[in-house]
Amino acid sequence: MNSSAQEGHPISVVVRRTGLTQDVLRAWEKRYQAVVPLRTVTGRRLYTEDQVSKLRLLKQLVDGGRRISDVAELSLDALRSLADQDASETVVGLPQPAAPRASGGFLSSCIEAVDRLDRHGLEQALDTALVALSRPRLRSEVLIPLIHALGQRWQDGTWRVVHEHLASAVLRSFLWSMWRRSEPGPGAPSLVVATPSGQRHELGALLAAGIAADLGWRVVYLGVDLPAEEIAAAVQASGARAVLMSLVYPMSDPRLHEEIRRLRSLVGPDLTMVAGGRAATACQDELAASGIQMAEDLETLGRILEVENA
Amino acid sequence: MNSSAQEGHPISVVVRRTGLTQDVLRAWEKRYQAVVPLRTVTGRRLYTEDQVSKLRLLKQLVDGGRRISDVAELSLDALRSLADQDASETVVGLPQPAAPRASGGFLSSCIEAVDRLDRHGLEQALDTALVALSRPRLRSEVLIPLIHALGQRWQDGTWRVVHEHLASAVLRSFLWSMWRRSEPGPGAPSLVVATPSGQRHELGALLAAGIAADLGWRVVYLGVDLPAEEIAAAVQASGARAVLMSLVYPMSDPRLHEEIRRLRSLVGPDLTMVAGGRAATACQDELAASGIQMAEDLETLGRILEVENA
DNA sequence: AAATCCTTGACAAATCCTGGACACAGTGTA
DNA sequence: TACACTGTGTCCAGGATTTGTCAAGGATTT
Repeated sequence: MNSSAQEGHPISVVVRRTGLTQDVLRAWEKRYQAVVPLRTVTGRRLYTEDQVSKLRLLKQLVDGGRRISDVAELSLDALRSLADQDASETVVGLPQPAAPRASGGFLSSCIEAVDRLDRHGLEQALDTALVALSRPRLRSEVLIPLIHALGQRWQDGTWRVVHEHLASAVLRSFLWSMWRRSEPGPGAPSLVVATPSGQRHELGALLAAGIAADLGWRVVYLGVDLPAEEIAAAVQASGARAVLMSLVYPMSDPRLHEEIRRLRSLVGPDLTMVAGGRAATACQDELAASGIQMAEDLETLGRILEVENA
Repeated sequence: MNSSAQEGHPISVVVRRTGLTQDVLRAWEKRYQAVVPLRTVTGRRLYTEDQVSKLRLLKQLVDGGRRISDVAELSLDALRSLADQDASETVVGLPQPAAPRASGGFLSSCIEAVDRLDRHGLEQALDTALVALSRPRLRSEVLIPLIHALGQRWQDGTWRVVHEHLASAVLRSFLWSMWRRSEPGPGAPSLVVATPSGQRHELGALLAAGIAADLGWRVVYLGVDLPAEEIAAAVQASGARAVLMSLVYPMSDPRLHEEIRRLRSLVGPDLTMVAGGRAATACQDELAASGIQMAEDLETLGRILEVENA
C-alpha cells in the first residue's frame, strides 16, 4: 500500500504530521508507553502508520481537554470511539445501532436512508461507519460510493433533486466534522482548498480537505465557486505552501481553463498546485501546462500531499 | 449509553462544558453530593458523561431560580422533567431574568476570527458561546448579528468573498450540528424546511430548522434553491404537517411569487406554510394572499411553530 | 562538517487538591 | 426594626501531581 510504510517514519516526519514536538513524543513514550516504535539497529525510532494515527488521535483528545495519562494506553479503536464521543460533546450519546459487519452494509443503509428522505437515519448510518471503519476505508468504501450513487441516481431519475439536496447537506456536515477538530502543530504547512469559479460541487473538496488534514496539513478551506483573485488572496493571507482544487462539475467549462491560468499567474510559478476530480482528469493536459499536479484518486492525492509536506 | 465508558473527563473539561466554576463543582460535591466523580489514584476527579449532563441540568435549573439544595440529589430523569416543566413555564410567564453576562464579547471574537480567516478560531468562539449562552440568546445575540455582519461587510467591501465563504462554511456546519442530534419523539409532527428556487441563502433556513427542532418538530431539511415540485414531493413523502421557507436574497425576484403560488397549488390549501427572512417581509402581502404565515423574527417564528404543533 | 537523533536529568508552568474563611442575600425571630 | 441564621458562591493558602520543555553530552547519518 504505502511504500514508505515499509520502513516506518523517522521522528521528524511524525513531528510534522502530528503537530507534536520531538520532546513530547519521547516523553509520552517513556512515561506512558503511548506508542513504542521500532528502532533501527542504531537506536533511531521508526513509527508505523498506525502509530501515527494513534498519536494524532491522542493529540486531538488532549487538545480537547483529556489528560494524556488517562488516554495514553487505550487502543486505537477505543480512542476512535472516545474521539467520536467527544465530538458530539453536547449530547448524551444515543445507543449505537448494531454495526453491519461488511462495509457494503454501511453503504446500503446510507442509501436506504436517503431513499426515505430520512436525515436522521443517514446521519446514524454514517456515524456507525465512522467508528467501525478506519478513515481511508470509510472514504473509499462508503463516502465515495455514496457520492457516486448520488450523481448516478440523480441522472437516471431514480432520485429527485430533494434526495440529492438532503444527502448533500448531511454529507457536507459530516465530512466537515471529520476534520474540523484536527489542529496541526505550529510548524505544519498550510494548504488552501477550494474550487474555482463555475465549479459548484463541494463534496470532493471537503473529502480532499479531510485527507490533507489527516496528513498533518493546516487546511484553509474556502468552499466552492471562487474567482482566482480570491483564492490567490487567501493563499497570500495564510502563507499557504500549496493549493488544492476539486474539479467535478461541470465537466468542461471554457471559463475553467482561463481561471486556472489566471490563478497560476497570480500566485507565481513556484506554488504547488494540485487538482483532483472527474473534470480534472478530463482536461489533464491543459492543467499540466499550467504546472498543476493531477490526483486521479485518493491514494494518489495522499501520496502527493505526503511528498509535498516533507 | 456507551458501555465502554472509558475514562472520565477532568474537571477543567467539565468547567468548560457546563459553565460552572471549579469551586462550585467542588462545593456542590462536598455539600450536597450532587455528583460524586471517580478519582484517579492520585485523587484527581474524573467525571462521566452522565455526570456532566446532570451538572448541565442542575445549572439550568439553578439559573432558572431553583435552589441547588432542593434539586441536587434528584435523579437525571427527575431533573429532566423538572427542566421541561420550568421551560414551559417561562414561555407563558414573565420576561427572562436579567442577562447574566454580556454576549458582545462572543460576537466580536467571532468577527475577529473571520477577519483573520481563522476557521479554527471561529469554531472555538462559537463553541464557547454555545456553552455559555442559552440557545435563544445564542441565536439572537451572536448568530444573527454575525450573519448580518457578514452581509454588511461583504457589501461595503470590508471583507472579500473568501471571508464570506469561510464564515458561511463554519456557520453552516455549526448551525447544523446544533440540531442534528435532537431526536423528536415518536408522535412528533414533521416540518419541511427549504428555500424555493432562486433563493440561495442557506443560513436563515438552518437557523429556523434549529428552532423548530428545539420545539419538538421532526425536521426534514432540504436545503436551498428547490423548485416547488421538489418541495411538494418532499412534503408528500414525509407526511409533513407544515412547510417553512426562508427568504433572504435576492430581495425581490419575479419568479418567487410564481414559485410560491405553484407550491401552494401543489400541496393543497390546507397545509400550513410559514415564511421568514428579509425578503419575506418585503412581499408580505403577496405571501398572505397565498395563505402563508409571516414570521418577522425568531420569537414570532417560535410562537407560530408552537401553536401549529399543538 | 552539518544535520539529525539519542538519553538522562532537571526545571517550571499548569493543573488540581483540601480545608477554611468570607461576603452577601434571603428568611425567620426577638 | 434589628438581629441572627442559613444557604450559597467565591476566594485564598499551602501543597501535590502532571506535563511540556530544555540542556548537556554523545552517537549516527548525510
